[in-house]
Amino acid sequence: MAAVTSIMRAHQILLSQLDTLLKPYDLTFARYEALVLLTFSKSGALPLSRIGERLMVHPTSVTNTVDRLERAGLVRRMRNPRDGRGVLAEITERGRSVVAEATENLMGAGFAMTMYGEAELEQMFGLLRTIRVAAGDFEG
Amino acid sequence: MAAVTSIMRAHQILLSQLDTLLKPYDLTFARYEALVLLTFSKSGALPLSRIGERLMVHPTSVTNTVDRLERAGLVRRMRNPRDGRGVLAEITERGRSVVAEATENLMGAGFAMTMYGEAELEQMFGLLRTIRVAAGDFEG
DNA sequence: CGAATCTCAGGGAAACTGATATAG
DNA sequence: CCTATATCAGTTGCCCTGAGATTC
Repeated sequence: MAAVTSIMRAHQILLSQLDTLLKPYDLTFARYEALVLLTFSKSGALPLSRIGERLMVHPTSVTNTVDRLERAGLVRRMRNPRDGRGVLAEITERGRSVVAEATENLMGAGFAMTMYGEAELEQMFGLLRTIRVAAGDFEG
Repeated sequence: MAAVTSIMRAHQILLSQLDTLLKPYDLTFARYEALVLLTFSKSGALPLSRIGERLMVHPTSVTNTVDRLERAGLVRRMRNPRDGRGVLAEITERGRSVVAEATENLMGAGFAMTMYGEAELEQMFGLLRTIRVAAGDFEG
């Protein structure tokens, strides 16, 4: 049970740090994560449904997140040419530059994870992977 | 950054499982954690300020949590005899039996952490401890 | 008086349920 | 007709800020 508490507390600490560091860019961690996801996609655009799957959040939460990003001009909505039911969120130029700046800021500022070595980070990732796989993360 | 995402996602998964398993007892994880903390204290009672420190939450959040627990009859408020400014939250008999049942349920039900061996759990705890210590957890 | 403890009022962000419009 | 996608309205839980009452 101490391990559970550790995860919960570590999350609490990281989220607090992340939100503080992202505040200057008017981003929450949820919005930042969505932007990063779009950055790593080939065309810079994804269906909202796909975003929800990857981030493991409810469809209505995706709608809300994309609303905020669109209002800030970091993303734009497009009809999915391959499926008229779907909507694509496409990252804008402004979105790309903001996410790049924010990421640089995270790495530069005294962010908690900088204390770890490469081996430790991999070890942590490996351990936590077990939980995620069992829950259907990694290709749900 | 993958390690950060791992922690965030693992937290998301665990919290979802925990809240589902705790729902029958009308407990959220925050309230469950407070109860467990009281269970492990010597006299079964702690000042609200102490609870806030240990759980790393804002004073107003503690007030809210204790309100809910008190309304459910799992905790009772008492004036702190040693400091007239303070209030103690004391776990009731009912509170003790509910937390015991809930804990048993967590361990019994297919809870994610049961997949790990003892060594892995300790390893995880040790790794995450670094973040917590740096943030002033463990005796802030 | 200054500091600590708690509470209340109010607000923000996230996630959910349930219902609805549209398209496959 | 049935399913999938996205949205809207409303609710809940949590954590915060700011302001206050009380006590040390």
